Amino acid sequence: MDFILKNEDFDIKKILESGQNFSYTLSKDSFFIKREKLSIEIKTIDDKTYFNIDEEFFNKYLFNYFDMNTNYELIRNNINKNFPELKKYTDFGKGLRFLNQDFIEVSTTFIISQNNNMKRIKSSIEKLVDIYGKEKEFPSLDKLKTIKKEDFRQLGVGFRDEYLYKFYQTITIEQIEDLKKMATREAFETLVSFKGIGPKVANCILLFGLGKRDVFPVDTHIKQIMEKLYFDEKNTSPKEIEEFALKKFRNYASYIQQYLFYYKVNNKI
DNA sequence: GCCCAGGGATGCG
DNA sequence: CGCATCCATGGG
Repeated sequence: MDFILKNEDFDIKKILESGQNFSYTLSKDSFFIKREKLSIEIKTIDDKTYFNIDEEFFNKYLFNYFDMNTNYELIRNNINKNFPELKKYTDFGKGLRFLNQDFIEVSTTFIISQNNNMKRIKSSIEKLVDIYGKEKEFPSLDKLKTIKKEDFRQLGVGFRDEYLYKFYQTITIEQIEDLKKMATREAFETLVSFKGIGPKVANCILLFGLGKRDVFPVDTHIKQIMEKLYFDEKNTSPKEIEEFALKKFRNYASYIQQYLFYYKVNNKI
């Protein structure tokens, strides 16, 4: 191990198993991701995370990916201070971070995610990478554009095949660059104009693929936990929950969403 | 057989 | 606008 990162808010297991990325493997206690044709081994023990690459490689290829410009300890402290009812969630999720991922990979993941479960999302992404990726890295947009519509079914994506097919055929590198420059609301409207991308998927793409933090994706888990926390168990629409959360949590909304989600899917409640 | 899974499209009133 | 139904697929 060549590089050791000391940071209490960096737990590779929590980060990779928090439902934002499915392109990793686990062997023994180590996680592996592919970058620059390298298989990068990552392992967190207490407050230290070990990498089999040097610091220069980390700074060049992984620093932004792991959102190292953001102080998660400060964010947790501020959440605990302003919303004490959320402390058990930030404590449970200590070590979580957002991953600033590639737009196409995130879009693919969350188009597949609709009405699906995490296990099969991961399975579909693995098959996509195995069949179409070079050196087991996520395939390029040019490669994805060559996939025929009928070939998506072998990935186990079911009825989402035409969503992926149309998305890859329509999207361009230029449009992705435009999306990165847009304000959150404008980018949201552009994303939901694609067939197969609704409000929830668009918000996840904004969050994980375009670096936007002023969003609050509401899926079945977030809906349940938010209704329990703030709506007296009353059935409440995703739209209403989203607006409530953005107004109440302001610039902490997306971080709180991630802590709530992680708690909900990993704490068997 | 049922219901659910990090939902969304479509149709109907 | 809100609401119901359907969508492919595997696990509980």
